[in-house]
Parts: sequence; structure tokens; C-alpha cells
Amino acid sequence: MAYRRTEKVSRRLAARRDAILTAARFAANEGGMEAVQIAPVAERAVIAAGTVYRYFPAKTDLVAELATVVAEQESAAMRLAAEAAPGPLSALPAAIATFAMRALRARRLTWAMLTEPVEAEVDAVRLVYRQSIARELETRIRAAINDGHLPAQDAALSAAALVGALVEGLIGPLASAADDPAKSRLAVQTLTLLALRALGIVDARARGLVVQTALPLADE
Amino acid sequence: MAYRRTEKVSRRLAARRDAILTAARFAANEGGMEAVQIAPVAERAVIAAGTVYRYFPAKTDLVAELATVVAEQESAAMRLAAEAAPGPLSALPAAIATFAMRALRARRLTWAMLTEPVEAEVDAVRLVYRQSIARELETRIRAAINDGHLPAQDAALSAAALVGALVEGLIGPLASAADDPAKSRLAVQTLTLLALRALGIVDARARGLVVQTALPLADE
DNA sequence: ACCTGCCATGAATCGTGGTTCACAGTTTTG
DNA sequence: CAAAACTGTGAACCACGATTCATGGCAGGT
Repeated sequence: MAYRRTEKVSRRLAARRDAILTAARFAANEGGMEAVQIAPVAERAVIAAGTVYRYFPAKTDLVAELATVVAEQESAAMRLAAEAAPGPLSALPAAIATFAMRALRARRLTWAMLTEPVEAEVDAVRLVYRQSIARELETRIRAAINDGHLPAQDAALSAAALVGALVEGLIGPLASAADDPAKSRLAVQTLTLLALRALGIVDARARGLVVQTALPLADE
Repeated sequence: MAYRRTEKVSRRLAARRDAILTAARFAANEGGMEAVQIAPVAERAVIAAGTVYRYFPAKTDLVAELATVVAEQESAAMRLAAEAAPGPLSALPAAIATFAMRALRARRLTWAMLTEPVEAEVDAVRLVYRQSIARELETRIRAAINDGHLPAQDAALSAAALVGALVEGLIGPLASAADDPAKSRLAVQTLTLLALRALGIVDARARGLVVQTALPLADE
């Protein structure tokens, strides 16, 4: 035996792997999925194209991992926000607005992960992200129903619909929300309100909840 | 001078052009945008690949025309349904449900036209479709607001959000709506209800409207 | 019938981007 | 320091799909 991977080397490898993922993420947030190409990503990570394949067997795997990472981060943020809320009712706007704000901050990435298409393989992979977001919402909707804050409804369907509404309203090609923070904030509020009403909370009440929810454009 | 295009020939050319468009539409509804490839489309239209280029200078143009045609058809259907309604309030569920039902009937096509991505060029072209649908809804929303049936709101934003909600709920990758007509019908109703609530109609009233609206799974 | 163009054809060409691989450079161990 | 095992490189390879074009027909006019 003549070689065993040292701790130091392991760290370097891990760092490089991260660099690749980060580069991919950057690319996606800049030019969408089509920009996630091996050569450019490699360049950004300051390695050779071939090297990428030492870390990921195929591009699909790279994208898959990217989707997983982003999905975890985003749903964690939503969960955190929801759990910080005083009750299941106010947890709803908290989760919704959190998703909305974060989506707005990295809109191209969100769009790429959620909606922008690609080859079938990659598409399948993105399901992960979509699902984790929807599931997070679904959980909150269920809780609110159980507590009697919402009329009975198909929570999964409502959750999916809300994801669609938020994405389309905020970052879809029709979205006007500029980079202007004031406008963004307004858009988030408007859509949160719309989402709450969609779930069956009457307008007046929903407005109250939206106002209550701080909706700060906080940084991570 | 020795040749002038005859009426008969013109007709044949037009027919062939239509055949190509139809083939493309078929392909899109079957395998999404990636299936809209020159060779397969040509084969379906029973012509050679090269011939397609006699009718459309580039694939993008073909897709563009397809998008235009579909957009016109769909928004016309929505308009028709809305105008047949007794008033601006019931025009809303009519337009919404019409879109929903038709989207469901040709889900892959709708998805391809609306959400599935592709190269930037084609993407730009699809905007036509998206916009025409959203605009149709927007018109109805405005009317309902003017008549005092809805609270004041950003009609364009609401319209975009609704398109997103409907698409995501009905034909998104998370949608469960099977081909089972009963389930489809239920999904359409559920989402129409959700959409009405989102616009600010209270649950009970919205339910009434949904029931009123025939929501038949009619054919064109 | 016979020129004169338009029309259709489909094999060949091109461009793009993922993937491979023989070779060069590093690390680890004895 | 040499051998062994691994890691990095980037040019070459491949597959795929849009687009072109030389060629073979067909229709329209004389």
C-alpha cells in the first residue's frame, strides 16, 4: 500500500466540489439552466472541463445536487419562518412571504430550478425542488385547517397552486417587479394577500395578517 | 414568362403549410417542445425535412406561428365563454374554468407553450401565448372590479398569478389530476374556487358561482 | 411536346455541448 | 528518493439536431 487520502487532501477535494456547485449555481442564477454548461462552470471554478467529471459522473448529477442543495436551503428558510410565527395562522403568511422574498432575491435561479425547462432528465431532477417547496406549504396549510383557520380543502392542490401563483406573479416573464426594493416589497405583500385569500381567509382578515407579518427584506 | 402560380397550387401549398403546423402541434402535445424537431415533424406531415424550410425559414418561426395560433384559439375560447355569461361576476368563473378545462384537455401542449423551456429565442416567442391568456383574464378582472364585485387590486398581477396557479395545479409536475374525467372535473372546480377566492370573493359566494357555472367538459 | 422555372428531396454539412482518455503532475508511503 | 496511487488537464471524440444545397421532378405556358 502506498497511498491513502490525507485529511488535507480530502478537504481540498471537498472544497473543489463546493466550488463546482457554487459555480453552477452562479451560472444558473445568471443565465438560467442553459448557462449551466460544463465548460463555463469549469472555467468559473478555475479547473479544466475534464476535472468536473472527477466530481460528478454527468452533468445531470451536478444539476441534481444543485437542486437538492437549493431545495434544502429554501424549505429550511420557510420552515424556520413558519415556526417562528406565533400560531398556525400567522405561520402561513410567514412561509409564503419567505418563499416570495427569497425567490425574488434570486429570481433567475428560482426560475431555472422551478420552471425553466430542459432535457427530460434534468427536468425530473428539478421535481425535487418544486416538491420540497410545495410540501412545506402543504404542511402549513394542513395545520391551519386543523386549527380551524381555513375551510377544508385539498391541501396538496392548494399548495401547488400557490407555488404557481407566486412564481408566476413574482418572477414569471410577465412579472413587472423591478429590482426596486419598494416595488418588490409591494409585490410580495400583494401576492401574499392574494395567496391568503385563495386559501379562504377573508380579505379584511388577510390584510391584517399581511401587515402583521413583518415582511422585512432581510438578508440571510 | 412561363410559370405563374395557379390557384390550385396555392391551395396545395397552404394545405401543406397547415399540415406542418398541425404536425408540430401534435408533436408538442405529445412530447413537449423537445419533440418539435424538424425531422419528426416533417415525417408526420409526410414530407422531407428540407421541405419544411420552404415554408418556415427556421424552426423558431414555426414555433412562433404555432404559439400564435394556439394563443388565438385559447383566448378566443375564453372570451366567448366570458361573454356568454350573464354578468361580469359570473364571467370570471366562466373564463377561468374554460381555460382550465381546455388546458387539461391538451395539457402537454399547454405546458409546452406556457412553461416548458427551450432556447432563449423560442422562449421569447412563447410570451405571446402567456400574455394573451393573462390579458384575457385581466380584462375580466377589471370589469368585475368596476362593477364592484371585487376589491380593488392590481389586475395584471392577479391575472398572472392566477395563470400560474391554474397551470401549476392542473398540469404542473405535481398535479395529480389523472385522465379520469371525474377527477379532472373536480380539479377544475377546486381550482376555479380557489381562483375566485384569490380575487377576493368570499368562500360561500364563490362556491355558489362555481356551482352555477355549468363547467361541462364540453368539446370544442 | 418542350422549355422554364418553382417544388420537393434527403444526404451531407455544421455547430454545439457533453463526455472520454492518454498523459502530466501531485501526494503518500517505504 | 522511487514506486504507487490518485488527481488534473484539455484536446479529441461523439451524438444530436438544425440547416443547406445539388439534384430530380412537376406544373405552366407556348
